[in-house]
Amino acid sequence: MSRPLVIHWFRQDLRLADNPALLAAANAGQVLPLYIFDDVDAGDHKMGAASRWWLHHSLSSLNTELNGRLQCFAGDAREIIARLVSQYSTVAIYWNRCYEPWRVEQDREIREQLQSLGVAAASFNGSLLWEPWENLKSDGTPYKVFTPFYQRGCLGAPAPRAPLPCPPSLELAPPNGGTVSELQLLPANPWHKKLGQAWHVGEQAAQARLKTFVSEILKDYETGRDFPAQQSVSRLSPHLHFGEISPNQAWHAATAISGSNQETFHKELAWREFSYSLLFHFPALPDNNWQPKFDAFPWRQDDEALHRWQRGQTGIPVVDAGMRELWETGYMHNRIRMVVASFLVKNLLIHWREGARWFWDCLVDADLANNSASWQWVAGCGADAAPYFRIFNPVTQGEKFDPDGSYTRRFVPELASLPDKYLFRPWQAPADLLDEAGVSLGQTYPHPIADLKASRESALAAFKSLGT
DNA sequence: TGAAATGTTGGGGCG
DNA sequence: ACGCCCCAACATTTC
Repeated sequence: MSRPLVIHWFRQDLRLADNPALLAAANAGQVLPLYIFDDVDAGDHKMGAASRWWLHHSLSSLNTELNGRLQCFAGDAREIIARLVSQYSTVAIYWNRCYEPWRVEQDREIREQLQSLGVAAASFNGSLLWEPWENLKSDGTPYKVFTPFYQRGCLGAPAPRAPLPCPPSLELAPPNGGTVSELQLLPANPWHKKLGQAWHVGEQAAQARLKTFVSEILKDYETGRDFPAQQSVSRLSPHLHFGEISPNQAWHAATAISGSNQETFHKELAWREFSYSLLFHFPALPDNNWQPKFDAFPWRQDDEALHRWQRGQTGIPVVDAGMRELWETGYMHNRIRMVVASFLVKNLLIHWREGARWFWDCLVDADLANNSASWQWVAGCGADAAPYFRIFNPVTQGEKFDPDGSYTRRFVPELASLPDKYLFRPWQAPADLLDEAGVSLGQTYPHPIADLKASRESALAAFKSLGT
């Protein structure tokens, strides 16, 4: 007498622990673990190359934990699910919700489809601490400012549920085709070699990182996170994005630490919630200015400058260090993300969407809500955004937050021999010092593509043209 | 989760 | 001793 067959549809929840839908499925019957690589409706936001690399390894790791039983397919989720439920005598399908606008719409269609087929569908919250439709102001509208969102919305709500256990017993359906490698997520040319040196992928690795973060790093988090040469940040973002770890696990692990560092980390998780709330309530967030008055902003088209920014050849050392960190590791330290974004949007006057698009392709933690909300935040057109006149000076930022230059020297090795004093502004270094350091501007390292003072002033003028 | 310009203050050098 | 200037160092304001 076999138990009923239930599909667990893995999406951005590639883990066994604290997985509400998987736990429910395991209680309901024999589980067919399913993953569908589906970009069909993603439009301009099809999964980027670095994310695909991560996904490949994350699925491989999950498949191992599932004793090789994970079934993977590529294509339209509506069709694949319809096929599977007719192929098997499935009684139910369970999943954890996603929040990309196109996925929300697709889920609605799949629910209708399943209903007409007489198959039960049940979705759960496995990715957020609070649902965007529950965390609202008292008048029923979504928060537009972070601080009240956090203070009243998050802290005023019931505490996030404690993490759930792994399914105590997981009876898996026999394998029936659909391997991870058939998804062909890895690129043909092996540019991704360096990613493997920078990351350990999968649920076990995510748990290990959380443990290290909480026990060794969190105590200095509030101040340490400003210094990109230290690894005093959580580096949990790709694990969170793919759901190798849940925000509940991160939130509760941090509560064991007392004081302001815990609060600071909780706030970062709340920024993630804020971004998801913005995306849910303003589905155009990835494409349109959240503040319409920015629609008239005089952005510049400059393909040469954009290309130099992408490749870390702007001639501004801190900017180039960040862009090269991104290229080499699929990641960039958060403070440096703000610096390079400010430089693109404010010094080069290139549209934030170009920056978002590049990050989308290069980041292993590319996340539609976080990426869209954060670019709009930097550009000044977002919700509770940095004021447009807050323009980072990459020289000052380097001197303040990379005082011994070790971050900049690591990723811009051709400047490694320059003394600290000129490392962040080689264009001002005396000729003999450059000679001595083996630097030849325009030859071994570019001249700066923008004058920081002059471009700052034109940015302020452009902003002024929008009126108030 | 800025930076630059402008304003204020106070110590020290010096006539 | 005193006033004056200079200029850090810090505070405020403006963009």
